[in-house]
Amino acid sequence: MSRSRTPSIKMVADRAGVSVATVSNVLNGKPTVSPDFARRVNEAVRELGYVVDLGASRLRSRKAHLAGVVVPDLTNPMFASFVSTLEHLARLDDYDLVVVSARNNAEEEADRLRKMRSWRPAGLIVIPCDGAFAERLPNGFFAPVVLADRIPDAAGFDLIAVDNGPAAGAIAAHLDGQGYGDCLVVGSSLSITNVRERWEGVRAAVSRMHVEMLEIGIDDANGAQRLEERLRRRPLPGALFSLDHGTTLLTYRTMAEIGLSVPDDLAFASFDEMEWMRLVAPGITAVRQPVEEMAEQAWALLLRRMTGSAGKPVTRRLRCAVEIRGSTPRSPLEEAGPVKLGGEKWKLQDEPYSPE
Amino acid sequence: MSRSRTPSIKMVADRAGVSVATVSNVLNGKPTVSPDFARRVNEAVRELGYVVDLGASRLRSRKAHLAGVVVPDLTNPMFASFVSTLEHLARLDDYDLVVVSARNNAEEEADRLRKMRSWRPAGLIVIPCDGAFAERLPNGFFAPVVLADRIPDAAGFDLIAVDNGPAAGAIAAHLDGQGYGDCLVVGSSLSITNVRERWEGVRAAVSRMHVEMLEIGIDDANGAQRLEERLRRRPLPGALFSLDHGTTLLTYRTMAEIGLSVPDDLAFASFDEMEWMRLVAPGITAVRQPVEEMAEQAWALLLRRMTGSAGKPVTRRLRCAVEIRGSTPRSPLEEAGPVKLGGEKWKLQDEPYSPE
DNA sequence: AGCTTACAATAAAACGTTTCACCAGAATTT
DNA sequence: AAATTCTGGTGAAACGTTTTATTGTAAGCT
Repeated sequence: MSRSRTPSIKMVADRAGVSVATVSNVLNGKPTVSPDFARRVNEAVRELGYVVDLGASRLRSRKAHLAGVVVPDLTNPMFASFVSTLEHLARLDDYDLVVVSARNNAEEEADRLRKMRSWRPAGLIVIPCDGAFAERLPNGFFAPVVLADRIPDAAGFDLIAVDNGPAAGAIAAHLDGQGYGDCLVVGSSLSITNVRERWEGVRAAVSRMHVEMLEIGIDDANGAQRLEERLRRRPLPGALFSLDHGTTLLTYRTMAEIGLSVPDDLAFASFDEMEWMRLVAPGITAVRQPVEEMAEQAWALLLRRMTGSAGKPVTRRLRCAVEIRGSTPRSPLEEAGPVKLGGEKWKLQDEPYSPE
Repeated sequence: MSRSRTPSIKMVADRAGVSVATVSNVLNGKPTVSPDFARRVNEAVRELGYVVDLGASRLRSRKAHLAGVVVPDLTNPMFASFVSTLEHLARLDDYDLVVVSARNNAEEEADRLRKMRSWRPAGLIVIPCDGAFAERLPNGFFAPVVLADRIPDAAGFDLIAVDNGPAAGAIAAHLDGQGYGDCLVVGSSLSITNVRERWEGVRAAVSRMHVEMLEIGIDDANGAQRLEERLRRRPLPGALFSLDHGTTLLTYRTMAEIGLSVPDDLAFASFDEMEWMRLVAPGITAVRQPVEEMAEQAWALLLRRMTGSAGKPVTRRLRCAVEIRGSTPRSPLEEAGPVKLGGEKWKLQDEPYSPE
């Protein structure tokens, strides 16, 4: 009747009539245990519903089998997907994951990183809030760190990111090829390396089309206002290309609010594909980032580091895919009839670009 | 030069010239320690960059300050948002969270729940995969469990969910009031309690309009096919109401694929609002579930349970909001001119319905 | 039979922390 | 001045494991 506490290895040992060490040996699959004893132990484990205490186990064995994951925002579908994939992969390798979100806040990220140390993870995968990540990493951090997606200002980190320049360039070249005379490129801030690389990719790719950059900041009401003002001014640019997730949402909403129709009034393309972009009509042309692959590579790299592989920091850039859809019709002069969904896939290159 | 290991409380004690117990006392804010000693300890802590080992701390103190969270799918924005809010709240109460996703798989959920026990959490918040959750909870589970969102078949659980019936009824009444003659209601499966409650809410709310239910299953290619077949048949229903997240995505895509336009060909409404529904034109009429509030209530309840509050299981139903947008125009016979974004909010009732 | 090897099981130490019981000295009371 | 209480600090035990060293026993060899 009295709520007996959660069963410990000691209780299992007593019940099975063996020593604590034997139970541990059975549970950890040590070969030096007779079938008879193993059976008795397993039986006791089942009867008591015993499961190991990870804290105690890790404390003694000094094998962590635990990795930390820090992302800027779980509600961003891309990061959610990243985490979900990581979780799956880690499980396959028998690792546990501690996941925290920085809620788009650099200070909170710093705090989370500090707190992370208390878990004594064997390694860390971080998508940093911004480029200044290095300053927030607790000094004397002991475990290997693999960065993903966002590019840090400081060198010296393992990094798995995407091929921003060429991917953005492909979109720009596509728009250029469609005959648009000018393109408004919108991004949160060029101080974010990802955005800067994309903008540079655009400039490098266009030959004829005129491009113009507009930075609207993060949560910068002023910037949003500037965007709206630009979109109300005439003449409109022929096309609009937004370079990051938040900007895309804001831009798309603003266009709808002031009654601009895509693609009749202007063409629209986005870096960072979202689910709805293939649902709406017309579909939105977008750069699809290889989130799953990014998670796979990040995990594989971290696993190598955790199991002792030293060596210079690795940077790997993954190839994005470009989905051409109805928001940037093949020829803006032709009829804008019903656009078929799905669009065609345009592969950038056969092999991912990897500067190392 | 030799990579000294990560600092322990022992090293801090040595450095500060005090005992281990004193360091612990300082770190845990015990009042019985002189300012001088406290200063020395804090200095040593800072110099060494010491942070406590949570595993060891929890092991000894037997205070967990740790809660587990199990959700069916992190890539579902609603659940991601749920987790993100929980994480924030837990932090305010100085709790850590271990978050795992079941990846929409009941077996994986069972596995995750088993594994969860190893963490020795003080409590658990679970959004179950399906109604059969009770069977998957490891028997003799020790810690309090609060369920959220999905309603279990078995009674006896604390539960925070939404007011499915009235919310779905409000949509149905709205459609009815617009003069649509018939409405096709689509959901994954009536064996899911949420979906069943919504369907029953629809039936209870309509007076004139004819309603018809179509179950398309989860990952049921056959079901998707039946949906497409129905949407190709004439006459079309005047309106379509989809009852859950997956179904909404599938339905919306199917409509676009076969060239049906909303709301010209048929009106469309959805349970489970998503971000893009207010971005697209026309906006999608949808039931918005109070995710943040659900997380708040779940956390508050779990916290009470974890700190020893006994008592009968509590069920609380939270009020949803209904966002009427352009996909279900006020009068389908009037001109379907430019629809203003945002829509109006229709509050169901002033006070949340709470059967307890 | 004696001697070594191999095997199966165990007792005890260790992991890093918190807590408990205790102690020396100072401060207060008698 | 002796007796008591308070104060700030400490050694050691304990938490639930894994691991190491050790034991006892059976088997294999001359």
